[in-house]
Amino acid sequence: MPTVAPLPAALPIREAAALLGVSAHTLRYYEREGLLGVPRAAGGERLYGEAELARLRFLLHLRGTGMGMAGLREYVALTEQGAATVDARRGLLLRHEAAVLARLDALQADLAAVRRKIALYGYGGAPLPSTLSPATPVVQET
Amino acid sequence: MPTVAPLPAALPIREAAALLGVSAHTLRYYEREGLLGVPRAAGGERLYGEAELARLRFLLHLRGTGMGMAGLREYVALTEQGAATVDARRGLLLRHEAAVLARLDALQADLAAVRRKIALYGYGGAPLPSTLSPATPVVQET
DNA sequence: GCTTGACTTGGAGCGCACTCGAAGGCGTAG
DNA sequence: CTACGCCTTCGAGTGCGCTCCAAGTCAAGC
Repeated sequence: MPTVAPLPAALPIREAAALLGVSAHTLRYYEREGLLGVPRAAGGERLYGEAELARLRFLLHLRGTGMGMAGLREYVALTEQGAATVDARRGLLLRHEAAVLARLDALQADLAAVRRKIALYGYGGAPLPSTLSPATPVVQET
Repeated sequence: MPTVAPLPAALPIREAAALLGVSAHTLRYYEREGLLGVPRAAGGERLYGEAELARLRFLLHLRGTGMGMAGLREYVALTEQGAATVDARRGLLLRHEAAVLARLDALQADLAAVRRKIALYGYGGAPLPSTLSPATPVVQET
C-alpha cells in the first residue's frame, strides 16, 4: 500500500466557494480583510483545506446573523491569540447573541404588523364581513 | 363650545421623526422617493397627520422586515390606485412574508451555530469535562 | 508552440439606504 | 432691526459588503 492521501484534499477557490455558497470574489475579499490565511499551491493558487473551510463556515454563520466585518476581524484576532482568549471570545459571542435576539424580536414584531395587514386585506378576496365587527367607525384602511 | 380641534393635530417633521424613531432626513428622503405626499403649512413646512403617520408606520414595518425601497414604492403605487388593487397588494405582502420566513429560518440556523460555539467555549470558564464525551478524537476547535 | 481556461494581483466601481452640507426663507423674542 | 432656530431645496457624500475589471501567470491539451 502506498502512502494514502486522505479524503479531505484541499479545494481550489472555485470549489470552496461553491461548497460554502459564496463567490470566489468574496473568499479573496475575506482573505484581504485579514480573516484568514490560505495556503498556496506551487503556482500560487489558494488551496482551501478543512481548517480554512471550518473557519469560513463559522464566519459565514456570524455574517448571517448580522455581524459586520469589524466584528469578524475582532473575533479572528482573538482566535489567533490562542487558548488564552477563550473567555474574551465567549463574551464577544454572547454579546452578539443578545444583539441577534433583539433583532429577532424586532423582526417578529414587524412581521406581525405585515400579517395584520394581510389579514385586513382578507383571505379570499372578499372583504371579510366579520360578524360583530369592532366599535371602530368607518376607518379608511389601505 | 367652540369648534374643537381634535387631539391628533399634525406634527412638524422633527416630532414626527422622533415619534417614528427615524431621522427627519429619512422622512424627507422617503417623500422624495415617492412614498408619500406630506401636506404643508403656509410657510411650506411639512405637517404629518395621522394618515401620514399611519402609512409611515407600516412602511417602516416593511423596511424592518427587509423590503427594499423598490418594494415600498411598488406597494405604495398599488395603494394609491385604490381598492381595485387589494388583491395585488395582498399577493405582494404574501410573497414578502414568505421571503421573511425564509430569512428567519436562515437566521435561526446561523444563531444555532453561534450558540454551539458558545457552548463549546464552556459555560463557566472551565473546559467542560463532560462525562462520557463523544467518540470524536482530539479535534482542535477554536 | 499556441490556445484555452482557471488562477493570480491591485485597484476601481457599484447598489443600497441613508446622511449631510450649503444656502436661503420664515416667524418669534428681545 | 437683529438674532435665533427650525424649516426648506438640491445635490453631493458616506459606509458597508461585496463585485468586477485589467493585466499577467501557469498547467494542460492539441
